[in-house]
Amino acid sequence: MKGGLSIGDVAKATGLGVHALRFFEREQLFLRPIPRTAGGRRVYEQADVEWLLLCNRLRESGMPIATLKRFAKLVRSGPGNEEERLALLEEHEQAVREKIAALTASLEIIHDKVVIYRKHVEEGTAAGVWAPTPSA
Amino acid sequence: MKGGLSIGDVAKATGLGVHALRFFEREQLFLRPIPRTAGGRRVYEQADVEWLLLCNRLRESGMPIATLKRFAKLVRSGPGNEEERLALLEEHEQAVREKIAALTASLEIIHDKVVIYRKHVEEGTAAGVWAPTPSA
DNA sequence: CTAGAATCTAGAGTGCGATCTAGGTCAAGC
DNA sequence: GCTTGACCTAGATCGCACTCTAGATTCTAG
Repeated sequence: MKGGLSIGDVAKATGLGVHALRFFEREQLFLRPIPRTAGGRRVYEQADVEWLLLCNRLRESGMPIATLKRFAKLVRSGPGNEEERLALLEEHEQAVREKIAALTASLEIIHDKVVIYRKHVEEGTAAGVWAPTPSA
Repeated sequence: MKGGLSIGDVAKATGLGVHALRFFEREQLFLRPIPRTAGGRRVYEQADVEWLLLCNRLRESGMPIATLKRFAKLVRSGPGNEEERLALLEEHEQAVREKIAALTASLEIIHDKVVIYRKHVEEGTAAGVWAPTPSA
């Protein structure tokens, strides 16, 4: 493939499967229509890969496809809506901070459990009756 | 309901729906068989609620139902497998730490994007061509 | 006694995000 | 030219974790 990247190249570069890439296209998650060769194959460029890498970050951090779609749509509709894009990203940033906080809180509780179990296992492996919660 | 809690009570106390509680029971996620009234209604106790609250924490922090099931099974099968329970929890703790790290990494990237957008929006609202990535 | 709310079971349906299938078409190497 | 592998479309299927439906039963308040 001369200048561009095949769907397989992009799959390798982004970690997404070819099926996922076609799915993304159907869902309008790209910033532009992906052009085709005479034979009908998709031709991507590096910029598409970079956008997908950002998508990966947004997805990993919990942004649903639907929101990604809204963001892509804003970008596609050209300059002039930067405030909206900013608002969307800020909202997501806040959501991520909250998710980290929730995970950190859960982590503490889980770690406490681990400490208790560790203590229990270390002293007296010949264990007595002991359950995390129900005494029944 | 005399001494125990109804399914509705438990739903209120845990935030889980009654459907979810019946589902949990089918999936063997409880630490004991939940007893019934003469008429067939489930009778829970406080200990069950506390276990469910721990389950919520484990679930929120990304533990799949299947793993929760394994843990519940270990506890149900009585004392003697504390090392296994500990290993399971430690593994999950590690997974949570990694998840937090991944989120933190994504957050940084997203925050950078936000900063760029903010700068762009502040200076010159009459925007020029500007997209997050693809120049095409 | 009766009406209404809560509960019961078994099983179907939902939403998300892919992921795979079937039945082809296209292109590069021998 | 022909094989082989990558690619195409449309649509079916999957996994997870619920969530809801239907139709029956049980408990509670008036």
